[in-house]
Amino acid sequence: MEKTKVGGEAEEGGGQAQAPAKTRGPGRRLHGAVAHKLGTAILSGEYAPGDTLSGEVAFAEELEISRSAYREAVQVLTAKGLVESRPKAGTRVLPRNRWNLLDPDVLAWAFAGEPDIEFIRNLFELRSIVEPAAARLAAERRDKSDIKMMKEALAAMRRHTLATEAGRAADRDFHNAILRATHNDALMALTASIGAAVNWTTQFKQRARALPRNPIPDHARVYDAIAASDGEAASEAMRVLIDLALEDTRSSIQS
Amino acid sequence: MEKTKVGGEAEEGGGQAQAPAKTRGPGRRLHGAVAHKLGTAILSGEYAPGDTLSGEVAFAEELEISRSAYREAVQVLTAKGLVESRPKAGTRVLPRNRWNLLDPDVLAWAFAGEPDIEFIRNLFELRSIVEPAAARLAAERRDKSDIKMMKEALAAMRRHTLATEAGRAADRDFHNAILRATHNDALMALTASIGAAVNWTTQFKQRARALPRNPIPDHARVYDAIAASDGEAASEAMRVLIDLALEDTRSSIQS
DNA sequence: GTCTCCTTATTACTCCGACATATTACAGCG
DNA sequence: CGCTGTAATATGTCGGAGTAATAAGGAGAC
Repeated sequence: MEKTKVGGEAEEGGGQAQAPAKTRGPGRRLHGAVAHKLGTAILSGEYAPGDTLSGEVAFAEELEISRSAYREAVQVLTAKGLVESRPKAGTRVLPRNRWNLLDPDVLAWAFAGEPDIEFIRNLFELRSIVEPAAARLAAERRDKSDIKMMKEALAAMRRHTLATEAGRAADRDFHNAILRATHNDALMALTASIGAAVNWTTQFKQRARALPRNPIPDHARVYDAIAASDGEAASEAMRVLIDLALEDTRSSIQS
Repeated sequence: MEKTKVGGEAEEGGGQAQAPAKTRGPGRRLHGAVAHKLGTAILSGEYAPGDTLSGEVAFAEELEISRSAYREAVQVLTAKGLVESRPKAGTRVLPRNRWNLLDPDVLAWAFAGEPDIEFIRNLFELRSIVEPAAARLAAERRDKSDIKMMKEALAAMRRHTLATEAGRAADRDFHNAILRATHNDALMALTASIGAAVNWTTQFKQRARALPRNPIPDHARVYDAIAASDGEAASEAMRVLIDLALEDTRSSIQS
């Protein structure tokens, strides 16, 4: 492993200019950047479960940061269940079933590099379980602000297409608005996971078909059912939406 | 707020004896204990969203720990989305929708003090959405080791009753085994959440009814269906199990 | 009088070096 | 050959010093 710095070039000896290369210049905190680096390394399989990291002093020196910053980064990873450190034994990567895969940061790290098809399929399955039920609850409990949020997200989807990042963000917003409309904190905590699933299925759809089917009608049906407080219809419409998404991605993801 | 120490008495000046009062003497790491303390304080509402904690130096001194330990504890809370700290602004508690409520530690902190009925109801709802679907998938994908795990958990449930902690642990193990049998990492990540829901519904059942209904037959039906690879029956049996649990807890939880 | 820009003060962030503690591994002993 | 005690090692904790970033307040221009 070569020594790759985390922060923008620090230039220990020479000039200062360095135009921090905003890629990672101290806009984010240093330990956050290190956590990101280590997190992606672990999620990408660079460090396998059971592997033990180099000692604190060695690793901190290799990253050219202080031991404090390194330790704080490791605490973050520990908090997310990725690693565990004990005196004398060192810091080792935990088995995958201990990882908090639904943690927003962990999800981001998982998709930082090349995405794992199998994991995306798992997320999609979670989505197909949760979202229809969420749509039903949303139809029963939504208030005006929920409707407003969904309406705006739908409008944004129409304006931009799913080909743009803004459009995909609107797509995520729409699905998040549904989760929020359930007024269930535990379900809302799944926004990151569902969002990731939505995002990547869309990504694959774009990749697979040159001229994708227009997704607006499907979403509009869900919106109408929720606005009409028709739980059964909302659940069914969401089920259809997901089935169609599955259809479109089947070639890439072969469920 | 009076100054409550986290670690066992440190006795800066005087004698050393101190018999660490194993309540929290350095068996757990210090920053872990501090994180636990702050986490429960936030989850219990002692610090409301938007509140800003005292500065690092002040708070660390109040807890009688070093700033390093305090900072590492805060990093843990930050990693779980409970707080956010910025220079000059201090460390403030984030709004509830930013919390990773499905994180195992956060769940533990949420139930450390008096449990929030509303949140338990939310978790129960999540459970009623996920578990039937999980049972169906488990029936389709389970292998021998999955069956074995479920069988052992069921046997343990029979031996101890749900009145004992061992029995409740076996109950959790049974439900966890079903999630594992789905062979879906994203669903497995819900073990902590589902487990908490299972645990607390059982707790409430015990509290409400002097002579609770025997829960074994319900679980056995789920087990049989999964062992028989009958997805539809497994889903239905799980639905019934949850409905009965809901019935038993309705008086306490009034869903 | 209102707005923008800049200065300033506060706070978190980073670094350093030392000591304490826990745990593993080895060696000596029964 | 198994057990026990000892020593080595890596993490954990500590205290202080200096840096960097941000929010708030003040000066200036329109």
